[in-house]
Amino acid sequence: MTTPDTNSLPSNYDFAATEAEWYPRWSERGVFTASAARAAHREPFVIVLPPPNVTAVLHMGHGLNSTVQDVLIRWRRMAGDEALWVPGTDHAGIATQNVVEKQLAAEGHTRFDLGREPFVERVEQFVAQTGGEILHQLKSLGSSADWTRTAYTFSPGLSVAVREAFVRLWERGLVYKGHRVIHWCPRCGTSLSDEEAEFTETAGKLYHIRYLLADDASQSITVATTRPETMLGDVAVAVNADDARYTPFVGRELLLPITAVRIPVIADSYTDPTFGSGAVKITPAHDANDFDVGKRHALTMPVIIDADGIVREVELAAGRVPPSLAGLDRFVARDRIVELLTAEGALVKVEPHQHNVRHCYRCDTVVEPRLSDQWFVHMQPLAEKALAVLRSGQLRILPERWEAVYVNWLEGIRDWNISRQIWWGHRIPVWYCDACDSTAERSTPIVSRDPVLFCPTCGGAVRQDEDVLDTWFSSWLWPFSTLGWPDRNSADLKAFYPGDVLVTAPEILFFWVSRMVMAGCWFLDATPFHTVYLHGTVRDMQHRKMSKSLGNGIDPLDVVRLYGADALRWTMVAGLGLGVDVMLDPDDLEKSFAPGRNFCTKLWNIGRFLLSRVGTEHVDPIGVLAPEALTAADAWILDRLDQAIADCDAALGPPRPSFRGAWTEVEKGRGLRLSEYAEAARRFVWNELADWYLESVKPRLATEGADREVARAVLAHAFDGALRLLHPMVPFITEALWQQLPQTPHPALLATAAWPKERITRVLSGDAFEYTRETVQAIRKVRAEYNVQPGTWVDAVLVASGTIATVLEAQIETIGVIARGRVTVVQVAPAGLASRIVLANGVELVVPLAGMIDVAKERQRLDGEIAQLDKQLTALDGRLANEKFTAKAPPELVDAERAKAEEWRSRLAQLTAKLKALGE
RNA sequence: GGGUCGUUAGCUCAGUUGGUUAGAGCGCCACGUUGACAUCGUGGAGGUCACAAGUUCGAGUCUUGUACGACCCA
Repeated sequence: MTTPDTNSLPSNYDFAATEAEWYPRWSERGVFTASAARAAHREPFVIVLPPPNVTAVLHMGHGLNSTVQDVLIRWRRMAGDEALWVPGTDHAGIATQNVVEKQLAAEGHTRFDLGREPFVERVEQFVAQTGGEILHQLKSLGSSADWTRTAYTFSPGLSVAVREAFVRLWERGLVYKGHRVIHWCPRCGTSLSDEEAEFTETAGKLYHIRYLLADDASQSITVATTRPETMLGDVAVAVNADDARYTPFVGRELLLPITAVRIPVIADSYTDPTFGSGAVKITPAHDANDFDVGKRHALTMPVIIDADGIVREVELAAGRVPPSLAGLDRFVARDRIVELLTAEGALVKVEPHQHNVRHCYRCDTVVEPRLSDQWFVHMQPLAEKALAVLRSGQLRILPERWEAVYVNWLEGIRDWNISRQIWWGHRIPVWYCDACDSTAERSTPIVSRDPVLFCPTCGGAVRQDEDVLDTWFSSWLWPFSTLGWPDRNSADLKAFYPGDVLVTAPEILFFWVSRMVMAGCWFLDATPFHTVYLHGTVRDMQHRKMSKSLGNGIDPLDVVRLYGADALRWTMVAGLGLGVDVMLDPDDLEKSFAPGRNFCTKLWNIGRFLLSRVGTEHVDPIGVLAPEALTAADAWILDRLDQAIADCDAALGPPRPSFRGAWTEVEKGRGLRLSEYAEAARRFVWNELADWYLESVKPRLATEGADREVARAVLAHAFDGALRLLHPMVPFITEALWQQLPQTPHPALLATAAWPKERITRVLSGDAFEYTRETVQAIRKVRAEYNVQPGTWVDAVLVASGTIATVLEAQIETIGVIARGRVTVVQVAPAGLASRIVLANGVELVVPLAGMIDVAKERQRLDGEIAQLDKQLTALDGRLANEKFTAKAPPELVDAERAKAEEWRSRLAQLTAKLKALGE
């Protein structure tokens, strides 16, 4: 009967052993390695991994991010694309430098003790030893990235790309050196871009300070500021020219408190008369807006806070910082100045003030606006291209609402400060010749792709710019620098650029995503991907972002150890609505990850059943089965498989724009519904294949003969389809099970097996099986109501005639096996006490249950059903009686509603008759 | 201050152009170890779709407003 269980699976799924077995096998067989040559005759499908920082440790955000990418890559790989997932790391300038500086601090040193060269060597050592560990951790999640192409933003190759990009932008006049107020982190000792200086809502104070008129101490102007220490650098007070309160003051002079420095009152439209006192102190060296005012009025720009955040006379500030304040930290100086102002009677009032203060995104220090020389990229021409590809549909962003954010940012784009005053990073490819610069009028920097050793003009010594580039200046080239750019002949670049999908979190839409689009459009004239998929953030149950400092994180490696990689992936994908945050409870891993583990267990048990009952001998391919040999259940499950394939395809795809590389309006919002994909696949394998088909097929498998072969074939085929559909999501367990299938010749690995396709023609409808399902459910309901023990078989009589009777007749054995009943089909309902249920198709189910029937219970059930149906029918009749409805609603709908009303009416009559019979 | 999004079952969320009796997972209740599966099975309870008005024959779905919450930007 059953096949000897020579190949039977262990009763418990050993995920650890399976993961350890299959990842290396895939890897050794080169499954993950894409080929530029093959891409010539297959569609390439390319994703670049958002490179984690070299110093990063894997957290749930990476788990979510890489799972999404791996699902897409594995899906497309099976679908026949040349799938390439490029992994790598980011050297992360400031972040990495901070880590090493902390190490040095623990040893009692600063980077300045070491000096630049040794410090950089030290960081390199550190990166070589512990860097990139995160990539190995990604492997334990099953990530099928092409490790042969692992990249690093600071590798020699990518450094070439960085210099090339800088020089090209310089040649087009888009890179320039500017003297202006930028965001400065006094702790990191470097400038930051606008995006790197993050706003934090802060409870601060608003200080109102009185400035007396220089020639008439009886008159004054009061200004308000959140940073009173900056008054030392004030060079003017600005009022609006139309503000009658102040027009008499314009042109006169005020005395700064404490220092008695004389400053003018000026008129400038920047001042809003309705805000505060309508008069604004102007500190051009320490506020970006004030800087603009200062430039307009050609004011001096005294610098009174140095690079370390210490108050002192740095530049053009002679006589502005009293000795008692010099050398103080800016916040200490603030308190001291408030004391001095109070003593002088210049402090009018202090109010609590809620405002946003910029903080360094790497160390959270309050950012100091500071006047300095920096390198900038003029972004506007690049932004135009990035806007154009979105508008033309060559690029889409999902969820679509982010497109507005993207557009808004690009339309108001500001120049990008790309120079950093740190040591870890790409040195700016600019050299200076001090001799020429000092003698000639020429002060043009020497910008070069290659190192400059001598001054091209005088042949003398040159020195390289001390600054390094913003780490994002290398990241923004990632989609093509990793493929060999600027080498136009690179096979990878030709084969795999532009790529397809970028998967990341919305936080770095500006930092990275939009800049990659700009770089791709600018340097290669094509958007680097056609789809940006912005997934949500992993949060805890209080909706707080998971973070090290809050201690609310979950280590994905713990989850892999306890539940398996597939369980983790399942949880990530199944809960992943488009762009929706993922809530996980760090204190209850069981709650979050048990569903994934349970799903794997279920799958495993289906596999065990299959192997023990279907055996390992050859099964027929589904195509050779004669249509008439198929049972209703066979036809049904094959239908369901087709539907599952269609649902999965619709949830995931289309993989790329189907027409000329641009999304149509219809297509644009489609696809990447990972949770829908998961649900469609789960429903098929669990609710359809396991719950119904498997149960129905048991007796057929137990009896030798032609029908057993049909059942074996259909079962094997359906399970094969299920495994293929599930593989991108839960690759390990599906591969392990698939290897055991007694299937017709197949490729050696599920990872490279073909993604399933719907049958072209449906030979037989599976609808008849719905009768079985409904009947079984009705019998089960009766059994549950009367508490019939599972081992007890009940009599079940189906009252039907005509074709329905014939259809039911063919399925009585199946119904009986699943519902544990002796089923018969008759024309006339048997008399006597019984539980009677009217099925949707009008068939009456009679379960006699001799001696057990409770009349009250039966009446109660019928009463309930009648009441419910009556209510619905009344509502429906009301709708049909409404002439406006019948006149205006689509005729098909009206017809359908009429038919439904008839059906309900007849059912109601049947139920009422049953109730009456009970009462007599 | 400007903008975007959300509010559907106890919890986390689906619900695609308005049209059956609004769904899933988890949780809950009852019964159960039947030769794949108790990490499971079977049956069940549970929702005035935040609130108010409007458009419509018809609104969870469209419009406006209100409340609460979240995020982004300045």
